Amino acid sequence: MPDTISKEDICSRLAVRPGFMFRRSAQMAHGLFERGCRELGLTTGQYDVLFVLFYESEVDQDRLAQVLGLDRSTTGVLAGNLEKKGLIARRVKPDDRRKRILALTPEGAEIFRQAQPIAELAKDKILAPLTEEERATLFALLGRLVVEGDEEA
Amino acid sequence: MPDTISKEDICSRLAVRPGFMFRRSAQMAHGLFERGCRELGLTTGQYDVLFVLFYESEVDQDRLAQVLGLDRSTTGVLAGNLEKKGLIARRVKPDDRRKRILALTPEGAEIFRQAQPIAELAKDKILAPLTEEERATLFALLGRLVVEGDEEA
DNA sequence: TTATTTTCGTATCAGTTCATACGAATTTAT
DNA sequence: ATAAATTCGTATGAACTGATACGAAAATAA
Repeated sequence: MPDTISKEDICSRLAVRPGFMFRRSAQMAHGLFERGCRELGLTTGQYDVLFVLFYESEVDQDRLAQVLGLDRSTTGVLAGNLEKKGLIARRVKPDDRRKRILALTPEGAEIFRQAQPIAELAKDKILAPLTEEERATLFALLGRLVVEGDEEA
Repeated sequence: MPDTISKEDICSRLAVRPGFMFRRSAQMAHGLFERGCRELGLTTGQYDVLFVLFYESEVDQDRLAQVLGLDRSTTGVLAGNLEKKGLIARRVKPDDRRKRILALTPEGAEIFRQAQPIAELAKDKILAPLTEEERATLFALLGRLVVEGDEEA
């Protein structure tokens, strides 16, 4: 049954598997950002958390998990690492003591500001091969996949 | 400097960050595949290894890492896990004793055959929102990003 | 009010991923 | 032929990710 295919064809077969291409793309973005961020020592996930906290206050971990599309446990680990670094603070929400309110510390806000141009640079680098129109197309297509996938789940 | 933005805008700002969207897409593909594969207990990474080994023989770990776009250490862990499960076998290459040749065991080939329809199903599900033409566009765009990114590195 | 259910965070465990460094084997330079 | 540099796999350590299960707290049902 297995047609013996040439070695060259393996890559082209992988290139039409969505899981594979998405992983490779994410991997690239991840690597570009973190190589640019070496001095700040921020990971992409940590940057995303700071991003949300920078613009929204009174965020509890569950809300954060929803916005970022993450598991509760993953979110807990992320928040824990940022807390260890002193970039965010956690406090129990008085109204609902099950919840923990997350907030940027001054250090966290400062690091985020420093990271923003790095993120922009990584974005430019990764999207460099595409025209402005193609970038819009790409984000539109991915957006539909992600939204649809979220509704399924 | 930080414009205070509405809570609703946060998602739309995240939706134009390539790193974020790629992670979400990869995450979706990953979840869909592994939920379908629960009985087989295969992860996406493991499936990719079996995929390559199914079509190409005499693959050493370095070659595998190149094809899959993975680190040497990652590849080693992946191969180790598959070996523990008895799905692949490793042997030292006689010509060059630094290298380990990887090959599917009969069990590995069988599991791969069983996983193939599951992978197809996951692919269909994830791409369901897109027309045939849009799928082609998406893969073409991602392909250019990945190829370009590989050349950079 | 009491009992059941739901929600939120955490702990644990497994898997993926990379960086770094090390040892063994090979290749190249001298 | 010997020394230096390169290549391949591995070991270690860190971070991300999800599944599962657990305890505390809150909300709902009885």
